[in-house]
Amino acid sequence: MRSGQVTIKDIAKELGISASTVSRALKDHPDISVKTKEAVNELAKKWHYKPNAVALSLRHSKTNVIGVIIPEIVHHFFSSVISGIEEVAHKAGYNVMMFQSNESFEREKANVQALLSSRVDGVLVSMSKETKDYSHFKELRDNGIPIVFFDRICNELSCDNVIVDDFAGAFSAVEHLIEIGCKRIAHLSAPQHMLLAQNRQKGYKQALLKHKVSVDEDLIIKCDNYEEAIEKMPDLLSLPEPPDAIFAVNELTAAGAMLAVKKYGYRVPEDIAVVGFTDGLVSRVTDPTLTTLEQHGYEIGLKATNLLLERISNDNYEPVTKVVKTNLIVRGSTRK
Amino acid sequence: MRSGQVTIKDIAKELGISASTVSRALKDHPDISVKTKEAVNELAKKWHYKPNAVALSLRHSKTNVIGVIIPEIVHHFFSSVISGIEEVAHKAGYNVMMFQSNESFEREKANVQALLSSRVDGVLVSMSKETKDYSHFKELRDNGIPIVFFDRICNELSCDNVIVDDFAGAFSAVEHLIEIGCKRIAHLSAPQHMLLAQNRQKGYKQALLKHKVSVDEDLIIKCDNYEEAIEKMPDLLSLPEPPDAIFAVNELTAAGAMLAVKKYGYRVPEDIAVVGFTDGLVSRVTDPTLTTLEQHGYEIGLKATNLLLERISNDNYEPVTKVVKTNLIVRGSTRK
DNA sequence: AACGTTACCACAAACGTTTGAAATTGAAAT
DNA sequence: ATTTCAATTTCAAACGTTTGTGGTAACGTT
Repeated sequence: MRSGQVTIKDIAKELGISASTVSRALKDHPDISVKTKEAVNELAKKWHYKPNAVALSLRHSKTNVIGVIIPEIVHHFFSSVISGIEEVAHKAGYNVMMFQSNESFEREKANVQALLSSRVDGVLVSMSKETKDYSHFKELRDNGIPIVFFDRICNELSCDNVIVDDFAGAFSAVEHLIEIGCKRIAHLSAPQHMLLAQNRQKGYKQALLKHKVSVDEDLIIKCDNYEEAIEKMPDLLSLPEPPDAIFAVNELTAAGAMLAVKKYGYRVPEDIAVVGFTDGLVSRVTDPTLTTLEQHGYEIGLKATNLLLERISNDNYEPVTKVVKTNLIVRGSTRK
Repeated sequence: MRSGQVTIKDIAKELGISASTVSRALKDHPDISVKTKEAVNELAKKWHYKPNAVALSLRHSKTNVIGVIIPEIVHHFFSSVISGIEEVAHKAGYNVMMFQSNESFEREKANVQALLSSRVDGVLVSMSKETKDYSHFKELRDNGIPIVFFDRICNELSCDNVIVDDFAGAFSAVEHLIEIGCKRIAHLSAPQHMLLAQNRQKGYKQALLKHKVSVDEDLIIKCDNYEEAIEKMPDLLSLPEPPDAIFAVNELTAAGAMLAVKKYGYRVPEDIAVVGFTDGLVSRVTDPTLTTLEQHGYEIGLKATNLLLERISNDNYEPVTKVVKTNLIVRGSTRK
């Protein structure tokens, strides 16, 4: 019995023909006689021959693998994106290699090294929160490996990008809060070196400006996860003039904030209204349910992967940035 | 300039030595002179040489890649598992190739074919709900590719498994409900061809039996997701003797059931108590918060991957089944 | 009988790396 | 001057596949 999986050589030896003939027979090449083809195909089927992707990769200098680096897969947004990526990739015959940075710069660099070694055909990246140096991504590009950034993008590298319209989303969320009568709207924000966070904050401020609500810097704090929200909300609530609304940079932060608000004896939305960014399951099961900006993770995954596949097959066009529109889903937390 | 990434050949040519010398120099082989080693290492560093993993895989018949097939990555449980898998795999120098079955048998089969072609060193699987035929997994094994099942395991194939203690978990959940005074406990269950569903149902029945509560088959319905819960709960609630507690096979189903219960005018937990299986974010943000059985996804990922790596390096021991204990987290939905 | 076609197939090189074996050095020992 | 030996290096094959080129047999055409 053979060891390992069946190869073309095994088939060739069994039939007393050359490997190249087997190869061509399997590809229905016109040079090969019908009789030989039949014999080859029959045996290939009988022995469950599967082409060795590794050998093919080496031969063609193409792995048909795309790499994905995301901060943390356990977030609903990122797992939705992966789902979209997987969908498009497999339909196009690509496999997906998954890496988490866990929000660590060092780990992100290590991931890139692994991708370089693996000779992936392209890479999809959402950067870690720590990342401020982009040389590892530059190295990928210098080696001819295309990158598409999504959500947490990098605008110093002229790559393709897929993002949600952070500015417009934030703007519409805050405008919505103003329209239902809120005057002192707090913003729980992510670190400002992240483009995404900048744009959301800009949208927030712009909406205030448009409606002639003054910007109070005390109402803008860095706070971008559940635990931090629970921890920091008391400070906000014990201000001389506490906020009457909260716009959080993501869903879990919003949920945490809402919890803290309720614990403090305020009612949501009557006393304090809450809006979050990001779509997930959480918004639908909180009490009250949470008004959020849908972030369309799955769609982002689809678009990013399509962009990458195009870029892999043809690299002579200018970088593209695709913007996916967010839409505000009004739920209980802002329905007064 | 060279096209593509730097190879050993490029270095050899530049230094006027042979490829084999370069290879040995990079590995600090004693046959190679210090002078040569220095020259090679210097140039390798300067040119950012990265070993070509594809060539290595072909040479060694080992890819250092493990495949993962899960039903749907967007579920918190599965993404936690992946996170654990990724952790162990990358520490051990393995890369992770990700596949979703989307609960489709056909897709699962296609995934297995892709894994066979990719010559992965091992596979981690949680089966789709549709899967009742295991020949595709058998084919993997026949080709010497070890499989470790987790959560949705397959007991017809004598592979390594990692599961939570579904029986004991369900038992303790139902016992908890009985202890707080519930008499008519409904069970929202998954399809019974799944071992996991069988064991949870057995635990449910056993707990009733122990406490001399009679089993009413009308209170056991197939219902294992959010939408289905919303849809089917009214039937349960309009029974002549409606339930006073619900034990759901997973978290989202429990959340959906709770929503339906509240909509029907019952109070949770006073009129109807609710317990769910699976740990996730959802349980912490519902109102009331949800009593659940922690499922330790991350830990399952760690254990399953460790098992797989052992199995890859040494295949001469009997299949192992590791059981991860669940623990009941009592929250508002059962705190009368 | 000589030639040209056609149909079919095998050979060999290549992708990048490793590795056993053989070859080449130079120096020391006889 | 020849041999011996160790140190260092090259050669060649292999992993599984593809693919350009070349070869051979059988046939028909002049």
